[in-house]
Amino acid sequence: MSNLVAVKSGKIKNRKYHTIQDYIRKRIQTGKYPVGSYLPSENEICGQFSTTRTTVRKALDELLKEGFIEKEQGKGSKVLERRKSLGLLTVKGFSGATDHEVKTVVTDGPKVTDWDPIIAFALTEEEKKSNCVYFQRVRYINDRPVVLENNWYANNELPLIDSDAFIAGSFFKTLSQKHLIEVMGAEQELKSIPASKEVAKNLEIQEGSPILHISVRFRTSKPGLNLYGDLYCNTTDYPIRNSYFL
Amino acid sequence: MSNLVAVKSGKIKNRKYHTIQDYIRKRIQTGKYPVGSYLPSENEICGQFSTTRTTVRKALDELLKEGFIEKEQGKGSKVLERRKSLGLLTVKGFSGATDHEVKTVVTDGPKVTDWDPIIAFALTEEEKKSNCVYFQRVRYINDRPVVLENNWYANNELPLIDSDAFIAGSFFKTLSQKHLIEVMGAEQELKSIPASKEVAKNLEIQEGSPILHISVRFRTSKPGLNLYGDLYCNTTDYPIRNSYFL
DNA sequence: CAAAACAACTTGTATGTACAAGTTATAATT
DNA sequence: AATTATAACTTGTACATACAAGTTGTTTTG
Repeated sequence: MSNLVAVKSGKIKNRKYHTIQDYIRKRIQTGKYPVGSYLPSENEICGQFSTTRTTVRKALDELLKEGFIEKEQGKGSKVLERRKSLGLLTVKGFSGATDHEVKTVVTDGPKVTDWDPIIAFALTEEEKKSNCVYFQRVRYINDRPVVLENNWYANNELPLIDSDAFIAGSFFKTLSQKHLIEVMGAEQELKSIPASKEVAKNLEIQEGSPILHISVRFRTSKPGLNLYGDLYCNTTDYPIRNSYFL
Repeated sequence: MSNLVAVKSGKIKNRKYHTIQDYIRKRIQTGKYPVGSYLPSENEICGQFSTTRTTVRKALDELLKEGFIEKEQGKGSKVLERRKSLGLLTVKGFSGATDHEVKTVVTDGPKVTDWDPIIAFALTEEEKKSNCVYFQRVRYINDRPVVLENNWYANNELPLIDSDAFIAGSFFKTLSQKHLIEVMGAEQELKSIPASKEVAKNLEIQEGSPILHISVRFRTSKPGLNLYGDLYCNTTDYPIRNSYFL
């Protein structure tokens, strides 16, 4: 993300609060402001950037909206663990409870292949021109397979990231911390389907039993880069939960 | 919503930007600022409330976050059609496309009954003490039933609203325009299940075919008032779509 | 008459200041 | 020693001002 803004007149404008916002975001992403710690006070940041609290507060307000920090009156701005949860990624028993542990196993890839026609979204022209990186994962709860997940992204937008390099097994964390790329939103399509033979085998359930199929496209802060997902969830034993605010 | 804020010291504090925010929100909800129209300019509002642009802009910023308005530099603040869509309420073919028309038929109620144990969320103590208002609806696309929807809310928090009074067939619109109550968020639980005999009959599909079951709790701006939903969706022919931003 | 310049409006960014409200550690009091 | 007051910090609200940037209608200019 850049602090330079193209204005309609064709000029390039530097917004001071963008500069501050980008600086702090980068330090959070790279761990220089660790999770749980407090940012320097608004007045300290004023000093660092020779500006006023109004401008600093505008920058912090944006980071608040982006989900990087929370503010506590009288105390300061605290760095949050992760961005606001996106998508239907919360499996019941996972959020809050620590007695259930989610393990992720990469079962295929990452490797360069052609796009899979199963993807439920229309690819952009740029994406069609490129081939893609594919990998498959299975999520386990209590040592039982619950979600089978296929993922793709355009090979020309991002280098192949080896699964060994996944930070704490998370592709999104790797994107944020190593590439400073954030997920900005998602579109999803949900269908209830009978389990195919292959899905049934992977999730250790009976063929034909009802499965929740989710097709996702994640939009990122890197223009042109989308992440596509194709998920098969055993919701009979582990319902999917999510919540919305505001 | 009130412009009075209980501060930790026990006192009640009046925030000027809350006063302005509440005033404008109410005028939007009651149609005095019609959808598509522009609010008075920031400077005009300053005059009405004897304050400065900083304070007015803070109020408008909140209304922006709440999804009531959008701002256009050089033009003004425009009143939006509805709040940001919440929940998994977008059926494919509905959003954008006008060739599919969604018809809603109230098939039961509204009537006062006891709570149904099928509700997937824990009721509050207040809710348990009260009985509830129940109504059932079926949503049609192209004259085919696609969603069977059961709804409940605590009878002591809101009077029974007759289905004839649903504004444009929408319960939420009625809540907003007649009662100034807004949906603030939702929690959902998703399961893929085989269609029961009753669901199959209502959705005109085969018994046992895969159905998406959604349990929802909508939180509202009226403290203590939740709306509970229990939805059965034929996603085979009409997948559910939704999207997230930021 | 058509294009360019201008004026008058809108929202966006930024500076500077002041005080209120909440937190925390320390000092004074009981 | 436990409680209370205080001081020094934090973020929250609000005022007043100035100019930049975008939109729109009017006036001037070629």
